[in-house]
This record gives sequence, C-alpha cells and structure tokens, in this order.
Amino acid sequence: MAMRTTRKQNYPEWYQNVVSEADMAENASSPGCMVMKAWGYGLWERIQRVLDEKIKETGHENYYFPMFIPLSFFQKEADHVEGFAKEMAVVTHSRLVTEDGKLKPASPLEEPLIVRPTSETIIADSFAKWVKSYRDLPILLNQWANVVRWEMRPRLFLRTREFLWQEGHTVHATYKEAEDETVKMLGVYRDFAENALAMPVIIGRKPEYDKFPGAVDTYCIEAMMQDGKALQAGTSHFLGQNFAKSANIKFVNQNNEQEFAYTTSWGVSTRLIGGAIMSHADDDGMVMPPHVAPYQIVFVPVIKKADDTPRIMEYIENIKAQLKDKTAFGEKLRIKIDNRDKPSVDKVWEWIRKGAPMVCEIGARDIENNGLMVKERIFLGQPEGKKIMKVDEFIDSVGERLVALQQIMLEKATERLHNNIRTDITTPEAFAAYFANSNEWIEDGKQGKVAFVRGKWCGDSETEEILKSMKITIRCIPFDQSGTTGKCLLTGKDATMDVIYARSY
RNA sequence: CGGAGUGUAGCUCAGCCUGGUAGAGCGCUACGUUCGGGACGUAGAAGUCGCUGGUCCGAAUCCAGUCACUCCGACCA
Repeated sequence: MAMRTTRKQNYPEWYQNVVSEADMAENASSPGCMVMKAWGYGLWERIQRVLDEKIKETGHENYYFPMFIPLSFFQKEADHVEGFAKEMAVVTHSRLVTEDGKLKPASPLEEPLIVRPTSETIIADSFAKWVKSYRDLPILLNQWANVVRWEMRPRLFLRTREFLWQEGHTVHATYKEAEDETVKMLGVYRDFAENALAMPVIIGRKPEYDKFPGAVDTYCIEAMMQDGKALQAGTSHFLGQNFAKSANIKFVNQNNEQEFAYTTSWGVSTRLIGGAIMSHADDDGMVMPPHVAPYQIVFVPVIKKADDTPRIMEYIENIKAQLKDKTAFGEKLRIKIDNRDKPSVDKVWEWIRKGAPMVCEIGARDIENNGLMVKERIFLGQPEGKKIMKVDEFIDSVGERLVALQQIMLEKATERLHNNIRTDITTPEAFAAYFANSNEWIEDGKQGKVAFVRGKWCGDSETEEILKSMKITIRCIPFDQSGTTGKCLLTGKDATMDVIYARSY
C-alpha cells in the first residue's frame, strides 16, 4: 500500500493522500485555492482537449468574456442574485496606497465589480446586443475560464474558491429548440464522463428547490464515488426566457413580431478530476483512465551497470520511435521516458502513485531478448499485471490494450454503480434505517452499507426540511422513470415520481 | 460566523509541564556499493522555534495579544 491511509481506514483522508502522493495539486497560499501541478493540470488539459472537440462537433464555438461583471448585472435577475449573493468575491477598489507603512485599498470604484461566479449575466448582455432577428439565431458558444465562488470549506478539486471550467451558453428562437439543446449537451457530458473518464453517471433533472438560480429546469449527471456518495459531475440548464427578459434579449420573428429569446447554459469543471480520483484510485494511489492520462506509457530504464546506460537508452528511444504512428482512442500515444537520475524502483513507484496506465521497465536483460517488462496499473499486485513481452508484440498491441484497459475501468465502475442503487427500500422507516449508517468504502464488485436509494418522492416542499435534517439529498429525478413501488420515502404519502436519494459531496 | 486543535529544518514530528548552546526520522548534497516490488554505508548542508510585546541575568519553553492553517458545524446554485 503506497498510501498512508487506506480507503477503508478513512476515506476523506485517503482522498487527500492520493492528491498529494500522485502530485496532482496542493493547497495554495491563497486560502481556499489550489495549485494544480503537472499531473493534475495535465489531466485537466486532456479533459479540455477531448471535451472541446465534442463541444465543437456539436456546433459550438469558443468565446472569451471578462472575469469582472458589474454588480448591477446581477441585480437584474432576482433568483440569480439571491442564489449567488452569499458567495461572491467583490472588487471595490482600484489601487493600493501606503499608510503608516501598510498597504491599504484606495480609490473606491463607483460600481463594484463581481468576480464571475458564472457568466450568464455578462453573456446575456452581449446576446442582447447581438440578437436582432430570428436569422441571428441560434448562437452557440462556449468559454473555458476560471470562476470564483467564496466557499467556506474547500477541498482540492471538489470545491475550491477558484476553479476552472467550461461554460456553454446558447440563445434560441424557440422553447423547444433551447430545451433540446439543454438535453443534448447533457448527453454529451454523459458520453464524455463514461467514455473519457470511465465514470458512469445517472442522468436526470434536479428537483425544484435545487435548480440553478434563474433556471426553468436544471439537468445533471450524477456519479457514484467509491464510498457510495454522489458527485454532481456536470449540469445543463434550460433558462427559458428568464435571462432574456432580464437582459432584454429580443428578436424579430418571421411574423415581424418582437419576441424574447430562450437561453441555455451548461458546464463541467475541475471537479471532474476529483470524480476521476474517487472513481478509480486505490490504496496505491491514482489510477488514470488511459484516454485522459497525461502519459499512457512510461518507460523506466533499469540500469545495473553505468556502462549499460547508453545502449539501454538507445533501445528505449528505438521502441519509442516505433510507436510514433501508433494510436489509441484515435490519438497518438502519449509516452514518457523517465531518465531522471534516481533509483529505478523509486521511479516505478512514483508512476504507480500517479497512476500511469502502463509502466515499462527496460534493462540490459531485455536487450538480449528483444523484449520489455510491461506493468499495467489497474492490475497492480496481480500476476496478470506484469508481463514480459517481445518488442514487436508490444508495439502491435499496445494501442488496443490501452483501449481495453479503459473498458475494464468503465466496467468496474459501472458494476459498482449498479450494485449499489437500492430499489428495495419502500417505506420511510426502512429508508431512515438505511441512512442511519454512515458511508464507507465499497469494495470492488460488492454492495456497500450506504450508497444510492432509488425510490418514490411526493415532491412536497416539506420534504426539503426532512432531507436537510437527515443530511440526504435528492440527486436527481432520473429520465428513466421505469418505476419502483411504494410510498414517498420521506413522508409516506402517495407518490408517482422515482428519484435518486444519496449523501453527496 | 460558532466549537476544537495545531504553528519548531523541504516533509512528519519530539522538546514546552519543571526557562540555561536547536533535536530525530524521512527528504536533500557528495562519494562508493546498489537498481526487474519501495536498498545501504560514510560524510555533509539545512531552522529569526508563526508574529508582536511582557516577565526574567537568560524564553522554543512562562504571560498577554495577534496572525495563519487544519478538523468539526453553518454554507456549497
């Protein structure tokens, strides 16, 4: 076990341990913020690259809007301002002066600026300028940016005051078209989570009280972590005409009538990295899905005699050269030769903690055999995780093998999700008894003590208080409503709606 | 914003009760032996003891203030 704390011992502590031992990020000196290091930011860059392509394939183009938003913009949409008021970073001054040897803010701004917690208001302002006629619609845009929400209890990747994300914003001429867009992008997120991150999700709609402030409907993808808690991994909002009305986004339709437009917004963030960690990492550290691993293959030279160094390095370079045109997931392979002047065992263990999908150890012995030693991260410690292969065989099969490893990771995570959605809890008593337990690590392929419950909900507003007192949340109202039976698990009233109940991050 | 705790070397911490030259392990540097599941020897570098003030011949240690961080709550669209 390379982690100081195992998942079973203390899941939250294990998580922090993985983040630091895999060298993905650390707490910054600025409170609540993080420094993303090469291996963590590298994962984000991969997420950006793969997702950006999907966003562009669906017709969107990237824009960039300012991070400072005039305070008055938030005033315009009542629900929106109320939803965000408590967590805004506010810029009130434009310079510093020295007073008694201390720096103090000076030159107050006439109108304070808000550091964007999200960009609906400032993008809507632009939409209002750009939209004149139905011929201008739809506008389909996206931006990759940082946002700030003044969180009180930050956790690396899962909740930080500043985080990175993409936010898509679109304007449409009709209700239906905007609603379709919202659901379409949710589908893009689901495919991305499952295919790129090997993280299966449940898709659905948020209950009324949990919607994005200012939205008509909020849709989400919800993932299950290894402790049975839910992680909201992405959201897609149908904003109806709410922001169009507050920002005055109007167009002339084909009948020459003025009409308010319909808008959407959708986003995923660096939180996905936290999700990937808690989906796949084990007691030896991170396990990177090959599709998004910054490096898929790491070569570690094993040098017993210094004299061997040149020929071993040459041998490795030669293998790398032969992999030049090989692909996996339709992309070139990402390969690292770790030639740092360190003991090879240390290097190997470092890549295990980082979760590089394949580590290849190559020494003098392999040159004689025209072979190499291949270790696959997901099979660490198991006999099948360690193979001596011929170079030709490796070169021909490695691309497919990376795809296969990705598939195995998805299957494992999917099995956990499916085995841990309880549908047999049908009364408030059984429900309360179930959630009286606390969350703990769920062993692979097993059913955990506490995870998701799929069951009935009456939808009454009084349930909000009950949930709060139990520290349970309704993750979503799944699209798939193929039903469970029973009464509302909170009130015992008659109910028709199926929802997912869980503790959450 | 409430409750608790912690600030000593890059990291993890001991020393504080009972004041008297700043410590350990890991890491780092050099050299040598090593290297395919976490090696070892020898030598070495490294700290205004969070900060400010007080008591005292003398403060990491006692007192007061202050700042920061961590954990638990409240908050988390």
